Amino acid sequence: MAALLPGGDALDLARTLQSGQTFRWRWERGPGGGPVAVGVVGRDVFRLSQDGRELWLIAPDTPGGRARLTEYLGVSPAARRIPSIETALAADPVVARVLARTRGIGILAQDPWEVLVSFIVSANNNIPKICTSIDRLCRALGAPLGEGAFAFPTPDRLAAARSRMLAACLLGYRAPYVRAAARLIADGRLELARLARMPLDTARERLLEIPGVGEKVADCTLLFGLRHTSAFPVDVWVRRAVERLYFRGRPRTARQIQEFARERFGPLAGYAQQHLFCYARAHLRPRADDAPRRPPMRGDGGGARRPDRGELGGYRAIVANA
DNA sequence: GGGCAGGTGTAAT
DNA sequence: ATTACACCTGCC
Repeated sequence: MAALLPGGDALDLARTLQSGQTFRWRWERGPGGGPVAVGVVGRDVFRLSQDGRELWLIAPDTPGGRARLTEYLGVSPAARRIPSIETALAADPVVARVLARTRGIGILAQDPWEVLVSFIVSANNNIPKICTSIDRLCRALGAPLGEGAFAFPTPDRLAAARSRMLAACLLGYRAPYVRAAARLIADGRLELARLARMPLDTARERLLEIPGVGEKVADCTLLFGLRHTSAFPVDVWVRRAVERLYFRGRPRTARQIQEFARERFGPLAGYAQQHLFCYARAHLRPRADDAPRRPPMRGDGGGARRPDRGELGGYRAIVANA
């Protein structure tokens, strides 16, 4: 039997799992022919389905499994409800339009270690290859969980891995970064869990000290692994969305985009980022004038001026609706 | 086949 | 503080 997940109806499972925050879910055909999402979370191999709106846990259908999945999906009663988040975000007229295509995206409560490694691997890489690398890492160094599934490797195992093995996982030049990060954690020089309780900027600085971790990877780790919902990772898609939807297509620096997101979305910036990212991937194709990047010049019409404000600019107006 | 891909490190302005 | 450039390697 399968269990209905209370609170799962506001979550769009497919959009959430395909929103670029995790690389460990795949889709299978269920017994009835419908799509089933299969993914490893910790030591659980979860199987989920969603027909219409209702979200079902197929396995492991146990009290513990239900509790851990509820926590992971962020649909526990204690969690901020998706409807209230989306209502608040819709105070921004641009996001309000975006939401029509992206409603239901949640932010998963992932293991920060897995997120950190995954996004170090993601640098200058493509998604199919990232998935292959993560899968090979788990098969080579992760604990077997049955069903041909493997847990994500511990820092210890990864710190001790041979270069040959990391190369076989297609890590390429990122292998030394991954191993250095693993040693930091394994040696106790860096405790990721502590970063979840630190102010965003402080935690970010600590992450930036890790080899292979730049601003984008740091922000992904903060948002997807450390519950810092005001983090706003800026990749090529989010940059494209912000520049086109808020700055008339004018180039902005990463710094400007960060500042914009903080001011406009505040503690909901991470959610706004997810919606803008998914919208951009689906509806904002690359344009020739996106590149090469050029710093904004004075007198180019854009300059250093503020973005166009909606009727309700600023996050205070936005969170007031939450 | 060659450029590209959810960036980052490094060296040189 | 900013700006080029290289980079493993499978994919399209």
